[in-house]
Amino acid sequence: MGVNPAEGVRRRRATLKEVAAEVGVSPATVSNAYNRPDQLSEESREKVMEAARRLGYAGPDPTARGLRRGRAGAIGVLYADRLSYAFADPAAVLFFEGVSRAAEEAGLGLLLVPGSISGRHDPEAVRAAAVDGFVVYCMAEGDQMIGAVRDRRLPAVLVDDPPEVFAEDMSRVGVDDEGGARAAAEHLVGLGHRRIGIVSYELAPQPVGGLAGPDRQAEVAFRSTRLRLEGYRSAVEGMGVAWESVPVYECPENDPEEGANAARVLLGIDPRPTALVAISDQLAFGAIEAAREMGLSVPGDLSIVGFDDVPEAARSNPPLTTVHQDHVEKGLLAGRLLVARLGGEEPETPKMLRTRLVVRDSTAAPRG
Amino acid sequence: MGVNPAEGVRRRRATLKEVAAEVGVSPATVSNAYNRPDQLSEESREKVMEAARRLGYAGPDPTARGLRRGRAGAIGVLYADRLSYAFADPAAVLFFEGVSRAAEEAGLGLLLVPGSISGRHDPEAVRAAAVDGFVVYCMAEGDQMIGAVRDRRLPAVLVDDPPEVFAEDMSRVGVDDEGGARAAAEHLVGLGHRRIGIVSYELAPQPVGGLAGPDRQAEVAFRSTRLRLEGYRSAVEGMGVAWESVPVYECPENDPEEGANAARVLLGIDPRPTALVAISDQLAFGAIEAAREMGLSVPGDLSIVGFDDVPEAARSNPPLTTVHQDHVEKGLLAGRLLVARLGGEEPETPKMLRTRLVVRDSTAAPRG
DNA sequence: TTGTACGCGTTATCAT
DNA sequence: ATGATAACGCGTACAA
Repeated sequence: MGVNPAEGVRRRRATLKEVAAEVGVSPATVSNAYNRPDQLSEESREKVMEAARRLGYAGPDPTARGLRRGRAGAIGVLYADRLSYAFADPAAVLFFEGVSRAAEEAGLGLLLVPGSISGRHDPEAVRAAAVDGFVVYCMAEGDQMIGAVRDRRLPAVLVDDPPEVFAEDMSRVGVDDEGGARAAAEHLVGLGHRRIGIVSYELAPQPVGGLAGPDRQAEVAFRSTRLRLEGYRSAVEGMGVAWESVPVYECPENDPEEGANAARVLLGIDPRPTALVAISDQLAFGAIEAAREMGLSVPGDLSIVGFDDVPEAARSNPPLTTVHQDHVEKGLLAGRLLVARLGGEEPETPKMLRTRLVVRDSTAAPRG
Repeated sequence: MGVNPAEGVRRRRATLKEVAAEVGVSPATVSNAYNRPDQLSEESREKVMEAARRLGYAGPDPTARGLRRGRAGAIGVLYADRLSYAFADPAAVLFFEGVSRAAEEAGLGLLLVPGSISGRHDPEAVRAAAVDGFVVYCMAEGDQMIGAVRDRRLPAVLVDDPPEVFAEDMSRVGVDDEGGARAAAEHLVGLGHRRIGIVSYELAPQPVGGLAGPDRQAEVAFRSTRLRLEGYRSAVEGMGVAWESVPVYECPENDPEEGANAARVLLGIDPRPTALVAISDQLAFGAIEAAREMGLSVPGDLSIVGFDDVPEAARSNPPLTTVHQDHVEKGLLAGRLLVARLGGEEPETPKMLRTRLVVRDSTAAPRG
C-alpha cells in the first residue's frame, strides 16, 4: 500500500465558509477577519487565522471578491501586436515599466492583453480581460480593438495613437512626434545634407516591406508615424528639398534586421543618400550595421538619426543622434491617469509630452 | 437646463440578465448566444445580439464568468522584485517574452505580479492575483512569497531559483548556471589570467554594496547566484588559484551603474586584477565603462566576461564574451509547463537548459 | 462583537 | 431550441 505522493497536496481548496464552519463562527466573521480586522476581537481573529492555516485556506478568492466588489484589481495594457513583440521592443518595455510603476502605487495588478493573437486581431482578449480599465498603446487608427475597449465601457487611456473618433470618453497621452521628427530632419539639412532617405515603420496594419510611394504613404494608419513623417517632410521642404525626391522605405517590423534591409535598399539608390532618418532607434541600429557592412563609415560617409533615445542609443557604436522622449514617464503618466479615472475622476484634457533632439556621434556634415 | 456631457456614456453597464429581459428570453439563452451559438436558432441569436448592442452589453463579464467556471483565464508571473525593475532587466524581459508566447498559445492572459511593493515583500499581491497558476521567477530561497504561492494551491512553475523545500508539487525550470560559470572562468584562466575579480549580484535579499567576505558569501540566498559562484570557484581552484584570494564584489542592483562601481573598487586593488568576471551582462557593461574611464583598454589591459548573452552583448563595444542562455526559450518552456499543469498534467521532472560560452572581443590573454 | 440574508453576473444541468 | 434553477465564493447592509 504505497503512499500517494500528491497526498493532501491538491486537496480541494478550502472556502471561507468552511473555515467559518471549522471555527464555529459565521462567514461574515471570517470575511471580517481578513478585510476589517478592527471589527473583530483579537481572539476570534486568532482562531480564524489558525483554522485557515489548518485548512490551507489562503484568504478570499480573488475572483469571487472581484465579482462582489465590482473591481477586478488589475489594469489592462493593450498592445497593438503580439505580446512577444512588445517585449522585443525596447520603447514598449520602457513604457510598460512606467505603467507598472503606476499600478504598483495603486496596489493594482498589471494584465498584459495581446492586441493580436497568432497574427490576427482578436477582440476576444479584450472582452475576456478581468480588469478595471485599459491603457491602450500604439493602436492603428480605426483598429477594431479600440471599439472592443470602448464597448467594455471601462475607463481607458489612449497612448500615442489616439484616434479622435472614440476619444470623447478616453484620456489621451502622446508625445510631440512631429516636432521631434522635424528637429531630427532639420539637424540633417542644417548640416548640409540634401539627399536623405527615410526608414519608416509599417504604414498600415498590413505591412509591406519596401519603398513606399505617395499612395502608400497616404495610407498611414498610425498616428505617431504619420506625425513623424509630416515632421520630416516639413523640415526638408523648409530647406527647399522636394518631398517627392525623398525615398521612404517601409519596414514591416520594428527590429534592427529590418532597419538593415531598409538601409541596403536606400543606399543602393543612385545618387546615394548621404543621410538616413530612422523612425526608431531599433531601425537605426540596423541601418548602422548595414552601412558598416557596405563599407560605409558612420558618420563619415553616412549620417543617421534615430527616434526614441532608448538607453542603448547612448552606448551604440557610434553613439546615436536621436530624438529623445521619456517612455517611462509616458507610461507612468498614462497609468496614473487611468488610476485617477478608476477613482472616479473625469478624463483630463489630452497630455502631450515633449521630445528633444540629442546630438551624438552618428551625424556629421556630408563629405566634400 | 444644460446637457450632461457624460450623457449615457458611463451609464451603468448592462448585464446578461437585462439583455435577456429586453429580448424576452431566459438568461441561459443569452449565455448560449455567446458561448455556444450552435445551441440557438439563428433568429434568436440575432435578436439577442441586437439587444446587446442596443443596451451596450459587451458580452459576459470576465470576473463573473471566471467565478462560475472556476478559471480566471490568466497566468501570473511573479518576479522577485518590483515590477519596474523587471522591465529594466533585459534578461527578465526576454523571459517574459517567452512566457507571453506560451500564454498566447493557450489563449490566456498574462498577469504580472510584483514580488515586492515599494521595497517590502508583500504576499498580498500573490493572494489577490486572479490567476490559474503561477510562474515564479528568480525568488530567493525561503522567500515568503513562495509560501504564499504554495498556499494558493495553484499549479506553479519555479524558475531559476527553485528552493527544494516546497518544490514537491511545483514544476521546475533552470539553466546550467554552474557549468556556464565554470566555462567562463576557465576561459579566463586558460588565457593566462591569475588575478581575477568577481562582480556579483546581491547575495541575500537585504543587499549590501561592497566587497563580500567569506561570511557574506556563505549567505547566498539565490540559487543561481550560488551555483554561478561555485562554478567560478571550481574553475579557479582547478587552476590552482586560491578562492580566498579572489575578491568578490556584491552589487545591490543589477544595473550597469553598479557594475561600474564594482569595477572601480576591484580595479583599485593592488595588484590590480587582469580580468573581471561579471555575473550578468548588465554588470559587465558597466564594468567596461568604468574600465574605460580609468584609462584601461578592454581587452588590452583588462578582460571581462559576462553572463546571459542578452542581445546587446553582441553589439556592445567591444562585443562581450559571455555565457549564453536562451531566456526566451526558458520562459516559453516554463509557460508551457504551466499550461500543461492547468490541463491536468502532473508536474514533470525538473528541466535544465544548457548554457554555453560565447567568445567575443572583451577577453584576451593578459599583457606581458 | 457577531450573525442573517441577499446579491454580485454568470454558466451547467436538467427539464420541457 | 429554450427555460428554470442552483450553484460559484464572497462582501455588506442590517439586525441581533
